[in-house]
Amino acid sequence: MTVGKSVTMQDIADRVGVSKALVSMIFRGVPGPSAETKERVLAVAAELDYRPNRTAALLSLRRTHLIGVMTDIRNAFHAEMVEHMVAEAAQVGYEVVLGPVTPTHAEADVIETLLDFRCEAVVLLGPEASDDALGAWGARVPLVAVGRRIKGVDAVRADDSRGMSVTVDHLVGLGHRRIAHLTGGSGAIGRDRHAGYRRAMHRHGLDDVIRVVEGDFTEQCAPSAVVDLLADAGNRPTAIVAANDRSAVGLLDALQRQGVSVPGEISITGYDDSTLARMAHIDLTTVSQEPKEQASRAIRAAVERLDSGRTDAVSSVLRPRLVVRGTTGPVATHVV
Amino acid sequence: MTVGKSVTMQDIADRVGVSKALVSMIFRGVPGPSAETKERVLAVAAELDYRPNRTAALLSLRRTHLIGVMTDIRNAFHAEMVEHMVAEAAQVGYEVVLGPVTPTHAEADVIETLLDFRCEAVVLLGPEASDDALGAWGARVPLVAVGRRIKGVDAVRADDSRGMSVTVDHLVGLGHRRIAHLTGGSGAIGRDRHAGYRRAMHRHGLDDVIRVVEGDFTEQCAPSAVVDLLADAGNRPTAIVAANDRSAVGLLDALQRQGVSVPGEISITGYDDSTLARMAHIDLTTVSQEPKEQASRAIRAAVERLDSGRTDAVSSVLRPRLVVRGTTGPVATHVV
DNA sequence: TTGTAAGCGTTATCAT
DNA sequence: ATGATAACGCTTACAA
Repeated sequence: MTVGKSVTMQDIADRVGVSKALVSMIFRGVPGPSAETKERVLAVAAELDYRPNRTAALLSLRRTHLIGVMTDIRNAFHAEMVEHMVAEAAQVGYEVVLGPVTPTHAEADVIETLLDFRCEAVVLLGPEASDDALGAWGARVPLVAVGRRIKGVDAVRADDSRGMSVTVDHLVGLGHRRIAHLTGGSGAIGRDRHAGYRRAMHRHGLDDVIRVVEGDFTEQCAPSAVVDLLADAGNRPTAIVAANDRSAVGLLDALQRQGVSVPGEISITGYDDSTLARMAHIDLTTVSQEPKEQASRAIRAAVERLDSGRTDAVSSVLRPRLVVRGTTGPVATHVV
Repeated sequence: MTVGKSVTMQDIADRVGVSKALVSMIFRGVPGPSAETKERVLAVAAELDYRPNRTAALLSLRRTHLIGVMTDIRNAFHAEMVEHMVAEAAQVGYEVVLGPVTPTHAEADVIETLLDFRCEAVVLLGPEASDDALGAWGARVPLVAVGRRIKGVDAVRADDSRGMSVTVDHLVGLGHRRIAHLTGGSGAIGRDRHAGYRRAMHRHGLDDVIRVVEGDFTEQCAPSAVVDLLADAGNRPTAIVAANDRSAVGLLDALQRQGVSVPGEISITGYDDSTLARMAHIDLTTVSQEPKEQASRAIRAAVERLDSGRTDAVSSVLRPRLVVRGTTGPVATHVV
């Protein structure tokens, strides 16, 4: 199909009997044109179903007011942030173009595509590229990395270590001492959370009851972890801090199968405040990474570079928020 | 920030000492230019970090090869389809532009934006606009509606009624007769699935054991449904067909609390083959809506209109696929 | 094989 | 208040 020739400013101008410059002014709302011509132009435009050609406008403007957002579209947490970014960008006069990372479109491809669309800045959600690669991109275009520790480019993330700390604090406040940790593997995020756990335990003088079992961010790792943790009946943890919601849900299930009550005998916490955690029958105590705030800071960081000429990299580390739900409770008083 | 002047074909042409027309040909890979100039041009382009200005190219071409996809980014099922659409579109020489529906950007706004980007066709994932509104859009631009029954515009969806049928068939094959249905409310989808259940029961001559309890697509509705269904001990269903995975998971949980074993005493099925259903400890028998196939058909429908000049509306109704997992089993032999 | 020049639909400057 | 006219960066006949 040949895409139909669309109505242009010239068409309107001809029809009304004015110049297209005038039509342009009217559509951009600049003062000048008389109320009467304005009215006639608008009328004809409506009649012809005219829609301004953004492509042409941008070509001439050399500005696009586009912010590219690279995201793993399958990631619910990303989705939540994207939603807020769209709103935030609109408020400050920008529009978001999504660049979905998929099995067929790697990170580098996506960034290239975003740049092809003439995005003036790019926001990368959970980028996995190397620090060097990101630095190189950052030299070419205003770049904001979200959810990851990195220097030299703008960064926005939640403080995972601190998130784990407040979780442990919460449990200690409930009287728990034997608090175990189910890890999230050896990636950057898993490591940060693990470190946060250890630091918090240390701060409470609980070094001697630190207990760590290896996990992988999925529910699959939970059953064996539970077997491991419950093995020595006299030395059971009274609480388990999982590295994320998904593995926490796995724990919930495994414990239930073992007939261990939550939070009666063991308290459980997750991380992410995902949809899963909010489900009524799961009702998991977890940590929110403040997706809305991260989204708005990321957009603001990009816009600052674009509109206010900021050139030094800023790093925004958000304080995560503990969301107390039903899987944590006071430690059983009659512990052996 | 003034966006830096970028390097253009003219820059390359000047530097190499040729015309920009030649540079253009080289970048489009059209035959003509000599191998030698090609090489020089490419070298200079690389050196200058030249990137073709798609905006300018499109302006002159009057084709964009862009397909707009409107989606609820929070919907995991949409996300899965989008992923496949991106790949499918790339294969046939198109690119996907995502238009996320959010609280601040309604369906109509999103479609407008997509059109502003000069998308040549739009694919609407789960549109909620009226049939008339969709028809009107369809008259302006090639339009494919996904996941919804509609006439007059291209449509792609899975046959919900049939999906329920195969589910019931599966259960009947396992010896079940008292098969109940937990509905998904009174929307179009919930109604289709409900109808499919009734039809299948009828086909098996099980009209007299049809039993329907009202649900709402969330896990919240499950507990009361379970109370209701188990009330009369002598007349319990041996299987419950839920309208979607989420409410099925609610059933699983409620039954477990009641000490009813699944699938030992009661079999449970969901619908959607969501991530939830695939979780190891849930392992829910469910129905896949074939997201990949829907995605590819939707893109193909759009491209047919664009490239092959098809003008009559086509409707593609996919056969859903039963995914048997661990929550369904043979009916207990010692039923009262 | 290579160059020239006329668009494409805007915006913006400078006249009128 | 309105109109010419020159960009913007590319594609594409048509010419050389």
